[in-house]
Amino acid sequence: MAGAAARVVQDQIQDNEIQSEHEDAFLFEANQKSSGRPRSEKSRSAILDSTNKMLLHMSVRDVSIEAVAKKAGVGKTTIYRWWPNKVALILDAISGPMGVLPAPALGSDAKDSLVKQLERFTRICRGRGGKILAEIYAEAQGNPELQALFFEKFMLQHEEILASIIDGGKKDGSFRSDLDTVFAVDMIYGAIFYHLMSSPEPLDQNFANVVMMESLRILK
Amino acid sequence: MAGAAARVVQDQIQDNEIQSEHEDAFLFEANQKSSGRPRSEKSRSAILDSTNKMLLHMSVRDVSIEAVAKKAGVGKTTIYRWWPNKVALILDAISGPMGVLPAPALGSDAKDSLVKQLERFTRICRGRGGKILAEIYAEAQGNPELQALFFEKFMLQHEEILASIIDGGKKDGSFRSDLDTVFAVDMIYGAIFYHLMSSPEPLDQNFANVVMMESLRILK
Amino acid sequence: MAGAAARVVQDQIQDNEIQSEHEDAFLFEANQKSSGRPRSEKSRSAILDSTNKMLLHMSVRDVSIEAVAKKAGVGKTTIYRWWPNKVALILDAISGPMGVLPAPALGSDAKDSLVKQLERFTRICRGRGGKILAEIYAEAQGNPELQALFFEKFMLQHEEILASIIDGGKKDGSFRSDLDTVFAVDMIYGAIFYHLMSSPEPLDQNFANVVMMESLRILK
Amino acid sequence: MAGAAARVVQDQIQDNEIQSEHEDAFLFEANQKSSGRPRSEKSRSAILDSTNKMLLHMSVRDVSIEAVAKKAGVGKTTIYRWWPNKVALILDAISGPMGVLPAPALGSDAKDSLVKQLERFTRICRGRGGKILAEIYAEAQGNPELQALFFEKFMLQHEEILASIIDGGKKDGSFRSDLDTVFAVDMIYGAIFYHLMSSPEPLDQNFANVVMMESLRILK
DNA sequence: CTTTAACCGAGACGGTACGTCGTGTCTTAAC
DNA sequence: GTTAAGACACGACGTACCGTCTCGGTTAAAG
Repeated sequence: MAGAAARVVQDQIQDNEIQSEHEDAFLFEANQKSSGRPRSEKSRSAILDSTNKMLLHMSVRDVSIEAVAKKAGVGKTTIYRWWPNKVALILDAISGPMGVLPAPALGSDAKDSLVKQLERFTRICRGRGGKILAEIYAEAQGNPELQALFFEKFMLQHEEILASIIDGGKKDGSFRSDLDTVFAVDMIYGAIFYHLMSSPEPLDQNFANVVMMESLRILK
Repeated sequence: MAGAAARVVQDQIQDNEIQSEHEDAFLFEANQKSSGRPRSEKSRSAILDSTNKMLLHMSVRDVSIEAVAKKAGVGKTTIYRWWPNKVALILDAISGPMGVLPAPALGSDAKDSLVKQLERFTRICRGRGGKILAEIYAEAQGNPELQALFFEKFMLQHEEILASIIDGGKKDGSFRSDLDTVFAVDMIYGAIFYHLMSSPEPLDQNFANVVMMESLRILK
Repeated sequence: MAGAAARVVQDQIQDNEIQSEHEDAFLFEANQKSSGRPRSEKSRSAILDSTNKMLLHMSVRDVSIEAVAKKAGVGKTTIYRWWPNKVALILDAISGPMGVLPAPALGSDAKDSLVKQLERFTRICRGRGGKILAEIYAEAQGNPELQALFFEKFMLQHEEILASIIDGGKKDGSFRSDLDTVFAVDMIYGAIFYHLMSSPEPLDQNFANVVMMESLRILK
Repeated sequence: MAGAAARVVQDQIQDNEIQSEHEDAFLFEANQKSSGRPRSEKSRSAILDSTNKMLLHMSVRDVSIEAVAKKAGVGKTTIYRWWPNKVALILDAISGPMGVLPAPALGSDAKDSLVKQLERFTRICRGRGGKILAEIYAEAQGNPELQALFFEKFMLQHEEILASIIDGGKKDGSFRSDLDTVFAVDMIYGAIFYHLMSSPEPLDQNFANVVMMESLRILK
């Protein structure tokens, strides 16, 4: 993946800095053996819930750490202790609602798998979800660490799935083999983000259909 | 253009509001017989120059109206009088440096025209330019007016050129005719922006080559 | 006190609003067991000191919250957190230097007490002090809340003392009893303020003597 | 007059600076023999009228030159050409409405004359008029030129009248002769201004009566 | 009957300060 | 050691007026 390639170094730094400094939601359960007062699960989920609720009503821009803290009935310190910044917090917050759809089982039919994955991705992007994604993506601009965080936490899985589907299809003859897989992935997700970021309207079913149809077409 | 379609209403409002309220750089020369002290060309260009210089050294995020005013030796009011917000200012500021490359004469050869336009676009996006573009694009997220402004001032021309090249090619048999032109445009520019926004690295020649090669491939 | 009478309602509102919303200098020490980071005594005194120093060199008009903040090495927010406006800040700031003279013990001799109080008051008004007082008083014009604040924080004590001295003198025969005490107070302090506000010159010893002599004369 | 004494030097400077630099309303008619376009009476009265109207609805503080210009349909320059600042403008503006009451003919009876003059002065100060006066007086604080201007344009006449009445009364035995005339004037007008500046309420008839009664009493 | 000079409206200009917001850090006491 | 509370220094926001300036256009007396 063209975008991913340039981020490899960044990612590793990220791994050692942010992930280990702050035990994020994913690692929360495994957190053990420390002395002192244990982390409050109540606060953690209040923070995440409040963040999600605010995202439904306002842009990522307008969600402030300050407001989240107040709404969650939590000290600002508690947020900063566990998340290094707003982007990280929001990524964690939406990873619940956004992650509900499991990755599709990759069947033997490449075309079918492609449609399933694009269906899954566009479903995530439908409604407020897609706007939030685009807004976080935007929020990360101008800050390499945040770019990497967004990619790693959200896009990495989708890029990997799509790439392996395309590669699979190329091998079994379902797809033309002269296309650059990495660029094809950039084109498909790129088209979706470009669309998302260019209009205030949410992504609709019609566009989702176009994405699937045309993606199949360019892959042959 | 998929993105453009959703913005049509927005654009028209934009046309009547921002463009006529504020005589921007483009209209500056056409400034007519109004009474009162005429706008200071010196201030105008000092503001635009300062903005451009600052963009070379820092992210769009970090460019503040206040700092531009100070650097340009100008009152903040003077900036707010002519530009409604930071995005509008920066779009005007870069439209000079970014607009230097003239639209390519559309020859009879669709493939050649496509390459020329993509060469032109990727040249603009090379170096700091592409990052600035992505950062402005990002800055506009969550604000429909700014999205529309960015599109109208910058992307509209490029979308139109590319679409007409593709349509031409479809007609004369250079390109396959089963592809949706609008979505093809979204894919190509989308891939570039997705790449630009995913990595802190500037767009390089190698990627530019991939864009041109693969775009040709999917169109035929 | 004629002036005071009209302000009674105002004052009570004041008592419940400003004094309890903002624990001012006077109440600072009594500050109790609240949670959260305690107020910084260092910042508080830096603000007050800076304000006082600036008042020595410039008019109340020219003292800006912004400049005080900068000089005190303090955020503007910190000032606005504790003082609702410039007048309140300056009143607190000068209440230190201005309040140094203790109220005179009210002896049995009314004439002597009167002289002592007027000596105390005119001493406060000598030099820059009187000008500052007049300037604050002026600054409060057109804003009932500020008028009340000035009265309550500064004039109230002086009016009460003078009134009780005059009343005492009327009872024991030192002073004529046909004069309206309230108006007499207005006349004496009024003459001083009128003098102070009518000329750029500070109040001098000569005028102070006239005040004492003539006040005694009109009272008997 | 104690206040006046300290201002003598100031006044003379004033006479040569402001009065000759700017031909004010009073001198307007006498303005002759210059070539060029004559001053527009229409603009002049529009400015004065607008100022007066604004003073009825808002404090002197809140009346801005900018707003007066807009309301009067006049360029800011035109105001600044004829009045050096807001205080000068407002003094001119109110000198019409405020000056309507002619100075009382000084009869042979000092007590009667005193009452007449105080009646005249308190009538001027009744309602919004007194507040405006106090506010202008306040506005002039911290600026010697403006203090002098206020005194000269407004208080001078009243001080002179009152002083000559008191002096007359002292000579013919109507008033005690041991009082300092100048300080007595300061006391009487001072009490009125002190009252005016201490409360948001306008001066009422009751206070006006107290002023007259008690003034007579202290003069014997 | 044309200069010429002062006026006029409009409105842009460089500034200063306003009062508010959000950032990320810090400092307590309570648990 | 973590928590809620909340104060802190900082920096930028967008607004309001200030007093000055520069236009294109009157308007009348002087030449």
